[in-house]
Amino acid sequence: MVETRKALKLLREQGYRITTPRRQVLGILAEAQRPLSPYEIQDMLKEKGEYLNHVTIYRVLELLCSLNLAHKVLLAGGFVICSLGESRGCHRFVVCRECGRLKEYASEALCAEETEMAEQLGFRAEQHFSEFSGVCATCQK
Amino acid sequence: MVETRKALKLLREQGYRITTPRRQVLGILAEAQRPLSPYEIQDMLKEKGEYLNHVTIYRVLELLCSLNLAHKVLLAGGFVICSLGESRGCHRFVVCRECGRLKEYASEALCAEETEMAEQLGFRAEQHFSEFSGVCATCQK
DNA sequence: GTATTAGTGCAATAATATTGCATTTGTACC
DNA sequence: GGTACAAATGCAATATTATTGCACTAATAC
Ligand SMILES: [Mn+2]
Ligand SMILES: [Mn+2]
Ligand SMILES: [Zn+2]
Ligand SMILES: [Zn+2]
Repeated sequence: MVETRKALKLLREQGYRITTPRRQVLGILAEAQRPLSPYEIQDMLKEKGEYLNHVTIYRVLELLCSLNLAHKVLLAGGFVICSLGESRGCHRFVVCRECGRLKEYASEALCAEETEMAEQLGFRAEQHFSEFSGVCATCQK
Repeated sequence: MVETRKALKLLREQGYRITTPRRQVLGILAEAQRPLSPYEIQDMLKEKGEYLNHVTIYRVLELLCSLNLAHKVLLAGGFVICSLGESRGCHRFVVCRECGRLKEYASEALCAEETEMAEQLGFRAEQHFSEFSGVCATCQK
């Protein structure tokens, strides 16, 4: 996981301010380690007695995603913190179709394969995001 | 593309009725060949002087997706008709981040790679859906 | 501490999605 | 072709999610 601390550092470097809402959202995502919707994030903050307007949450998430500090995971319908510090252009997820649990990983091999495929289809691949679904260890029982 | 005719046949075989709304939605998706949201589908029908309640559209799409006759393409935020007749468990998309254009394809190699990856992460892969983004031929200019 | 302006909250509105129930329509059977 | 039955649709109400403009707040630089 890109720890919260490093994420904040990166924000600074990019010229963004370190604000309470940004800390809070990053904190929640880091704890959760599963996809959360904007309103779920709001609810989890409420449980701690903290409050954020949903508009703010949307805007924070938009920023985090633009910097690849978080991702919108579409199969699971929510946002997760990026768990790969390094791999700039490659962010992949397996999502359990039962429980929604997910894992992020990166793969050179897949990138190569996809890039080739893309070319055949007339596309130039840039960022590799992929998601696919399966059944996690727990749910296989 | 799974032509509309074949899709309807499959519906019958599965015990579903061939209804006007189902024909209409399939027709629109087949023409469009790009992701359409439920409300976009409704709008396109209106232009033909046809009307469908949005609830019906949601329900039709749900059915089509459950049978893999259509897919929800998440990066592009809409539904497309499946353009691969055969490949049951493998449906992949490249989506242009500029214009939203997309192509569906299948790949044995990617499936193998992902299945292996999944196992390492404790998942059992079943259906392979993946999406990744790039820039299409047109938008590269 | 003060000035500057990025960032937040609020209120209003828009867009999208879901549910229960009455009505219609597709299909099987005659 | 007509009829019976269940599946599918439409409607109305409601819930949820997302977006916008603007006034106010607070993070940073000095
Ligand atoms: Mn990542
Ligand atoms: Mn397909
Ligand atoms: Zn699971
Ligand atoms: Zn394009």
